[in-house]
Amino acid sequence: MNRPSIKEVAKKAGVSISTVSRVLNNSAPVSEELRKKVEAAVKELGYYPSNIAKSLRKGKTKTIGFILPDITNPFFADIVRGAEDFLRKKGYTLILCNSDQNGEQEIQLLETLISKHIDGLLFTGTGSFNLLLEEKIRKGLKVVFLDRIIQGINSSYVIVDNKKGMELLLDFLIKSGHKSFIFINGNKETFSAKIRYEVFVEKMEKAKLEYKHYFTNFSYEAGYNFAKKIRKLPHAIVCGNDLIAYGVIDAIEEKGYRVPDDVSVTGFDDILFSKHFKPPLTTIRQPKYKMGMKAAELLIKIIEENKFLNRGIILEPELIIRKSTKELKK
Amino acid sequence: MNRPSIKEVAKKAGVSISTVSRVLNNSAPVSEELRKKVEAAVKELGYYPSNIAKSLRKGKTKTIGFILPDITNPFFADIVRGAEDFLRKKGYTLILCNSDQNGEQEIQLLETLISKHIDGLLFTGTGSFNLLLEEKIRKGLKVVFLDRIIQGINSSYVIVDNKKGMELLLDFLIKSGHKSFIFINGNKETFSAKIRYEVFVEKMEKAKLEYKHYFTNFSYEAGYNFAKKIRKLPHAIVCGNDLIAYGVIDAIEEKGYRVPDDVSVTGFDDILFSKHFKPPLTTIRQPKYKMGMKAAELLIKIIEENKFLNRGIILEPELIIRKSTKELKK
DNA sequence: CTGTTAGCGCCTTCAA
DNA sequence: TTGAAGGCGCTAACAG
Repeated sequence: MNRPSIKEVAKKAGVSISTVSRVLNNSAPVSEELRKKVEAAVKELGYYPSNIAKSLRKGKTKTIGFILPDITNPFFADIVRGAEDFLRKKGYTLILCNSDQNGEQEIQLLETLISKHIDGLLFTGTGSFNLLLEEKIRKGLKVVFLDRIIQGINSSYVIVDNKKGMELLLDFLIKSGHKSFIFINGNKETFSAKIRYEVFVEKMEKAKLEYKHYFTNFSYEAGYNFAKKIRKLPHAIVCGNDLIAYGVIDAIEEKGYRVPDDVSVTGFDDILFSKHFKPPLTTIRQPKYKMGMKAAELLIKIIEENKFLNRGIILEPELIIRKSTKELKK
Repeated sequence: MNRPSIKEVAKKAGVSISTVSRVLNNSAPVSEELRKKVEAAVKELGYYPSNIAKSLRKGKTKTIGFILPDITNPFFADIVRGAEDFLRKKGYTLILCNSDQNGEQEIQLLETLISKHIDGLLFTGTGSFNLLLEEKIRKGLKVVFLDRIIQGINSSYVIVDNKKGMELLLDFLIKSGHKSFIFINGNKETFSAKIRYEVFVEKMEKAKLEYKHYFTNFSYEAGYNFAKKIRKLPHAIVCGNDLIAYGVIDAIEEKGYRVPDDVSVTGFDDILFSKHFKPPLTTIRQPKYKMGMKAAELLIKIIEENKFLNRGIILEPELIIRKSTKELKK
């Protein structure tokens, strides 16, 4: 595209380029007369300053990278939206990168983003340690981890209190009389899956309940396939996320059982559709939009105040009771 | 972040910066000896070339902007994914912008993107005419319209054959014996809503069927609220998209009717969840991922071959028959 | 095969 | 209040 440069504006206005720069950025006083001339020239030429020249000069791009597993997953879409809304307000722009939870991909994307001179990074990665990322953080790359923390890397993060979420859920289930459980969890390596697993086992042991636990992955298919193979139904099937729960419910109903009459099923996340699912899903709501927003806010703070505040923000989950669970007789 | 520049690499390797540039880009022969030195220096310093300096120099940023209504809508998430996958393979990067279908917002975003020197733009806007966009296109901005065309602007586009989709759907419904229809359509201004409306009326008139048509908007709530007010059920309720259909079905079932026994309901789009909805939704599948991919492909072609090929790609929709419609006795 | 240099568009001293 | 000039990091002539 044919773009006029500051030079052309200056020429048309009959002033120096510094004067143009000054009126554009209001960075120093300019006489009313010249200001008017410049403004006219800008308008006439349809001039837009080149952020990329500006970036080169200033060493800041006003651009944030976001590496996440998959934007197609409604859970992440909400988070991205929260981040983008905040960033835009602050004059930043978002570069989106899908990693498919692939560690090598993540590294490549990171390299690209660094080459693009991002001012900061929002990162929802695989849980596994990332050498390059760690090195870049040491060298001053500003990062906020989102939803997942990487062990061994010291940085800021925004997560939801998974422990509390799981406790809320299990307490509710236990209180309403469920005594045997199967937990169909998501990816083993995942930060949240691990925590949920721990809480689950702890609760079960403590209440001396019958339980089984399995790692699968966070998808409808995983839930469906797994549930197809269940022979004896427990009182409750706890799922690693809502998608798994959908799969489980469909599989169970295909086998001729009914939810929640024959078995209670719960999700985790509360994505958009869960309230429309049949039966509407009892689940733990994660404040997704807020998570994205808070992470962006924290990142910008770190960038603009140039502090190395390693802060963790832990958001509160919420128990959403709908129709996929029932009250059991004691 | 503290980044080494090409100068520092040159110094450490004991060569000139042009030599460094040459080995980095393989742009001219360099002796094995110097090459090795350079590579060692690059590695040692953890050097990444600055794409932004490169961009300034070359006048290309390898960056594509994408303005769309809302990433939170699964329909668009799939499209974005298709675009991003293709762009990444080609070495491009995607800047995502949510416009919420707001015309002024669109203009602002466009200005930002232009300032960021995007090489091209993917655009899914409101249907309404956009003066700034039109001017920029005239000045050489490369744009591919996606899913929606703006009347009066001459440019490339990728859309789905809405006319055909609607025909497929109505032919199926008519053939299976439905004789009275209500069409709960989406936003009036929208390109696809308009076309679907036209086809609908035409088909109805031609087959001399009883029908009503309403514009609402493309949301669950719109479908739900509207359906709540329906007094007399037709044979079929045709919806502007899947979300509307979900709302309609829920509202109708709350009123004590059954889908499809008392009324057939159809969607449009076939988003992720529609096959899991209960009843699974009969709908028209739009090849969303492919749409994003094709649009990106076309855009890159336009950019790299620097041709002004104004090409329209029209993708084929597909009728997906599931359980929300039934065969009526003639 | 290698090094020197101009300049992409902008901001920011510095001097006037 | 204004203008001239250097330089951000890089590539692409140009010269050797």
